[in-house]
Amino acid sequence: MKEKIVHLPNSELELMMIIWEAGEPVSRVYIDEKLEGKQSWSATTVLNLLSRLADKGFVKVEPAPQGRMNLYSAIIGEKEYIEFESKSLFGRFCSRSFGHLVANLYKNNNLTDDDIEELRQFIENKGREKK
Amino acid sequence: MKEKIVHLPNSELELMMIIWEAGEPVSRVYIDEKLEGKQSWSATTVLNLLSRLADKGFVKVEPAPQGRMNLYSAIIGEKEYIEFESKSLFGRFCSRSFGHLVANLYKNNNLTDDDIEELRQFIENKGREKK
DNA sequence: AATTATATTCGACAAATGTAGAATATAATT
DNA sequence: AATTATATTCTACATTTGTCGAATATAATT
Repeated sequence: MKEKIVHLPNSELELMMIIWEAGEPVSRVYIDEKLEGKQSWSATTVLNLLSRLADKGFVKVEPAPQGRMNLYSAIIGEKEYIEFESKSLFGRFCSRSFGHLVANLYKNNNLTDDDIEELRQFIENKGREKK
Repeated sequence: MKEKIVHLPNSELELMMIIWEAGEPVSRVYIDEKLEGKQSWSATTVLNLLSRLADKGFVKVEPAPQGRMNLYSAIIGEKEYIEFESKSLFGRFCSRSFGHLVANLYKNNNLTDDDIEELRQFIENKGREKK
């Protein structure tokens, strides 16, 4: 039975973002490194969050080929998750405040030139498709 | 002392969206109406969420001129809140998945033509300002 | 084969969130 | 002035979230 996607609390989303970005199975240590400067969680905390993510069907856990550690990889993709979230309250909020949101993301330098370019293209198509 | 903006849980954000949209002091009944079809909370639940929002400094509570009910209005604006959130994990998530996000919001018809137009303008300026 | 290290799992717990019934206060009505 | 109706506040409680220390298991090392 296919996993039903559920909303993730912040802590878990933070880990998923790292795992999605990695694009390949990663270890807990790898995650710890990526977390540096953002969160200072104990190893146990990270492991527990990972475990909750596994329960929710977001990540696959498998023992690393050597050593005694596990590797974690995404089962539910970022795209699927955004799709799900964009239909939720989160989506309504983003839409309602879309202008502000984009302006702020830009101001904070969160958007890359590629993002902007992608957006430009999207808008162009949008205009064209309009009859 | 100015209120420190904090992250709002979904339930409270849902109410704030209604209050922001109203743009003027509204009653609990008004909120109940706007909630129809989305949430079926008891009057008490809504009142309690409102109360938590007041504690967090998001809404002002004042007795209505007549009758025995209160009116609730926003103290912290939508813009301020988005600004705050865009710097948080939420912002990083939106950025990371910006393309997908926009595409999905559009697909779900969450974005109005005005939003798109606003976006177009933003992008144009963006281009111009780039040296 | 023992011993040691250490990654992972368990069990816990406080705080936050979702939700509502009971109690209270007070505007309306008699 | 009593009585009634009902909006709001209190109290409560089950879940979920944020965080770990202790216990466990097992790869490494002796």
